[in-house]
Amino acid sequence: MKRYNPAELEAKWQQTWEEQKTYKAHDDSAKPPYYALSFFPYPSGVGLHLGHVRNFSITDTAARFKRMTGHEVLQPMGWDSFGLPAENFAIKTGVAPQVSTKTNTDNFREQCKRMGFSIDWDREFGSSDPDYYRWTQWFFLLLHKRGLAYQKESAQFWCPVCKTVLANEQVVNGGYCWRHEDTPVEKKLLKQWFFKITDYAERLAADLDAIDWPEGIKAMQRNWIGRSEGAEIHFKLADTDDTLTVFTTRPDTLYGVTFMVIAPEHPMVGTLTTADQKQAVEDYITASQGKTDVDRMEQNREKTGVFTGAHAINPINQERIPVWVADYVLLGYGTGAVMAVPAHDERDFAFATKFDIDIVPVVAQDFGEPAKTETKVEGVVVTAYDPNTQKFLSLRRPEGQTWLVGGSKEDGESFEDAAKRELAEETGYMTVEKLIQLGNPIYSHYFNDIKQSHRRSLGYNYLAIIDSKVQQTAHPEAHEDFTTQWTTMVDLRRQIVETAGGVEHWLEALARAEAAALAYDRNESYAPECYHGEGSLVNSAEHTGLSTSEAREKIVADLTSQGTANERINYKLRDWLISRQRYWGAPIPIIHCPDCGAVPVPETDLPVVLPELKDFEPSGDGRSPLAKVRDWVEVPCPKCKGPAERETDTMDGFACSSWYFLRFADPKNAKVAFDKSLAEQWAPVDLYVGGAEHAVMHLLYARMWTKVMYDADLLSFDEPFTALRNQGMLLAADGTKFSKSAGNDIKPEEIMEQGYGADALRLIVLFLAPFDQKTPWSSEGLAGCFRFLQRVWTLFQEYHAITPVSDASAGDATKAMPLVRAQHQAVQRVTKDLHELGFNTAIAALMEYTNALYKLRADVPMAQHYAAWRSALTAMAQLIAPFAPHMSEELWQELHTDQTQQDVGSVHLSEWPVYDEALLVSEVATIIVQVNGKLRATVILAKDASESEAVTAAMAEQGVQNALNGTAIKRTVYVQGRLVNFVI
RNA sequence: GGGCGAGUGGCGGAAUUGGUAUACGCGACGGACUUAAAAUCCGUUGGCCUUACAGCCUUGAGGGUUCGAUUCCCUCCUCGCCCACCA
Repeated sequence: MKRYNPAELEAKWQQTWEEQKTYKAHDDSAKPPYYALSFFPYPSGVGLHLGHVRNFSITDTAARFKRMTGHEVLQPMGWDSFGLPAENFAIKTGVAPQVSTKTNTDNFREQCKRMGFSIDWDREFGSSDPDYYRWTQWFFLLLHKRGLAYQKESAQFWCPVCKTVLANEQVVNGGYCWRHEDTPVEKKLLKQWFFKITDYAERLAADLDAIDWPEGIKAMQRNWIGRSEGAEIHFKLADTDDTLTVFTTRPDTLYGVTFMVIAPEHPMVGTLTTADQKQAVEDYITASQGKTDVDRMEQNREKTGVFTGAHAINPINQERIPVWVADYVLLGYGTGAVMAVPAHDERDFAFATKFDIDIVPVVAQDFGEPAKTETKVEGVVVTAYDPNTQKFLSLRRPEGQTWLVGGSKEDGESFEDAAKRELAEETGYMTVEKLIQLGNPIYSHYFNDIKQSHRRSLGYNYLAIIDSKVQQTAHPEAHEDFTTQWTTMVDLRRQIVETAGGVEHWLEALARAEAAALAYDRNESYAPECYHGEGSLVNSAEHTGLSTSEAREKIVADLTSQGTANERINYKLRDWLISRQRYWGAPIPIIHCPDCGAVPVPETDLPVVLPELKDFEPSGDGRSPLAKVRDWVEVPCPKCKGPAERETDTMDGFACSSWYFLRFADPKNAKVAFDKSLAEQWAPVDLYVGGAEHAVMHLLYARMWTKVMYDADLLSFDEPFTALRNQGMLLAADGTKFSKSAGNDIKPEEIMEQGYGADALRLIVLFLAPFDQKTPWSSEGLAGCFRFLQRVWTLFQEYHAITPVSDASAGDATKAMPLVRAQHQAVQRVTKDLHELGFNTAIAALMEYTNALYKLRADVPMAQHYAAWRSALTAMAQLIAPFAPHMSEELWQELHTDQTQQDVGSVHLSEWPVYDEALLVSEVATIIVQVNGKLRATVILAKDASESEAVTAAMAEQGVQNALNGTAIKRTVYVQGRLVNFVI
């Protein structure tokens, strides 16, 4: 018997596949194409890690399944080989990035081959190959031509360690460099190149709906794009002709504006500040400029700011409102100025509270259902509280209904007076120690039975602190038949819920009363929450009573007709800064001429080749090391031929990875970046697999570039990745992250050296958990997978060692039925799971199939049922092929040489096995028997047994009889072929 | 604060048009083989109670719908990830 020796057989088949180009993707194939791709790996010096193995195993298993189910599969591999680590390595060791990149990619390629991934290696390239970045530069020029690449001088994020500027997407955790998350970024004023991704904001947000991506990634992109609908409102400044424009999503709260705030960097700060306030404002601006973003965040969001002395005129009611400067308003978003509505915005509320600015509520939350025509009333609800007993006062009818104290406000009376009057009239308590208003007014909508009309009541809630021992007056409102009661809040709330209908505004009143009472007990003042939800308008002149959504439209429409507002959609997304002051990247193909300005390098002069350098060290002066290469920098201007200089910054590596998936369709083309028809034949990518960390970087940029190419008619689709899947992180066995410093790092090659082989490793990374879930590594699990492979191997060896008995005695096919059924069930389960990328359950099904075959050897001996076993094992070799490609190939070839068939072809190009529905089910069914839904017995019946047969069989079971215990059966539920349930 | 996701044995996890909860693997225990061990093969393995038979409980907690709920609905708790002064 042959021993399972993965090291030997894996090497053998890897070599054969390479020689025979088994995994070549044929451009001229008639089969439907399938493009499976893993994220562009960065070829680091440490080589493949287990995360790569998991990533590539997912993609490869899916690719292999598609290949066997009739698709022409393209699974390419290439290297995202530009980038800082190679350059930093060069600085440290003096080894040129060109050299270390070659070493590293050679290593990666070798390791991928040892894992047996079914990659078409003829299409390999790296982003640092001049043949590739030539076209990256060409795309830069395309964007430039289309007005999508531009230069701008502005304050940009600068990493003091990388010594380069960064894109917004590369600043993480509120102000740290994405490469080393303990370095706060700084701001530096530099002239930089940008790609105008903001032009695509709308499409990037909208088109997310149509692609099959994880919801979490889509949500992150939507959040990053940050689309919000609202309006720009133009506030005239008092005593000048200037206008201050703000962006707001809540124009409905315009009557509640009590101040305005502009960002410290706002260009109008200087002009609008009055002489009196000039010094204070300048001091404030100086102080805020000294803060990094991290500082701003760490100061616990304590609001700071200074009054500018200026006033603006609210266009809706001509009120004069003070203008402040404060750093909680960001220059980069909206217009860099806001209208502050402290009653309905938490930040404005905090600011107004700190600086003692008016807070005017203009939105009241609605309780109950608004009716079409309502009689408008105003009223109060008063909850009295006795701090000595900690009980609350309410009214109770003889029939048990519980009411809160309250009523309508009378003409000329204030809400507070109404509250005291109602309390006295209804309860007889005349002395109120303290009356506390409970937050913003609310609207309650209800039907008044007596008056037979719908009411809309604008109401304030109050907490009255009273002493229950102070005697009530003789009798409260004699005509009413209720009595007063003091109860705990818990009891009161329960009574209200149980005895009154439509009481949501009362429950709100109680919630506020409870909070205020608690604050009173603690000697604190009641701080109502700032209400930022929907509702209806109050204190809003002719707009009062409109719902907030109606008011948003009405107010903007009214102001627009006066020219003081316009609708506006705003985005958080900023343009993509692509300049990098580093060496190891694609040079930006621009020549700066003193006369002609920034002139594109003519396409015929591409690529602008990166010169080989000895000294890579970035100076930190805001220029890349390339600036020192004078004979490279100094070139004639392509336009006027006068002396000019090359742009010395290189492109962000994310530019290189924004189109590589298209180059794989036509990797050798020297005339164009890719042939349109070839690109469209393969792309968009059918399955794209990688980690979630690129959610708003690569995955957003690549979408933008694809849309640019669509607009330029280079492609006829505008989304690059039809289906995206994220693999979860593989953790160390203790649940922590794998890390070299923690010493818990496991390298794929160690596992190979231990003799497990690539197949067992591929199995365990897929078997541990669903592929998109993070999961701890398990060395024992790896051993288990190896054991499983060995069991499969042994089964085949036993089969090959068997001498089949003569045809005459073989015969009895019905005896082999369990074997046939096991085979068809396995085919069905593995096929279904693979369609859904359910790798872990597919492997479990293969294990169960193997276990079943081991057991069946006794009842269905191989010698007597040689053909049935051959069929079962053939299916096994194929089903296991996407997971354990080497072993399956060996077993497949053995099965066929066994019959002296010549050149059966690779198992990986064989046709996926099919199953027969009719052979899946056995002719008997196990029926579960329940009593009141609890399992009491199982009975085995013919699968088409009738209800009466099933009931009879079920009743005969001892367990059922015990449970019934003579009780009469009220009802019997029967599900054909599945269960009987007796209800007693 | 906002968004997304998840809570099932000792561990990784399986099962949802509602129908035997704990598949598969790991670990543990027992047995066979062996001078012995490893490897391999065959069993057992959610908890409580019990000599046993039987019985009871169990999918984060509590309610609801249903003949029947891990699956559907409500309330709550815990954890993870991402974003966060975005007007």
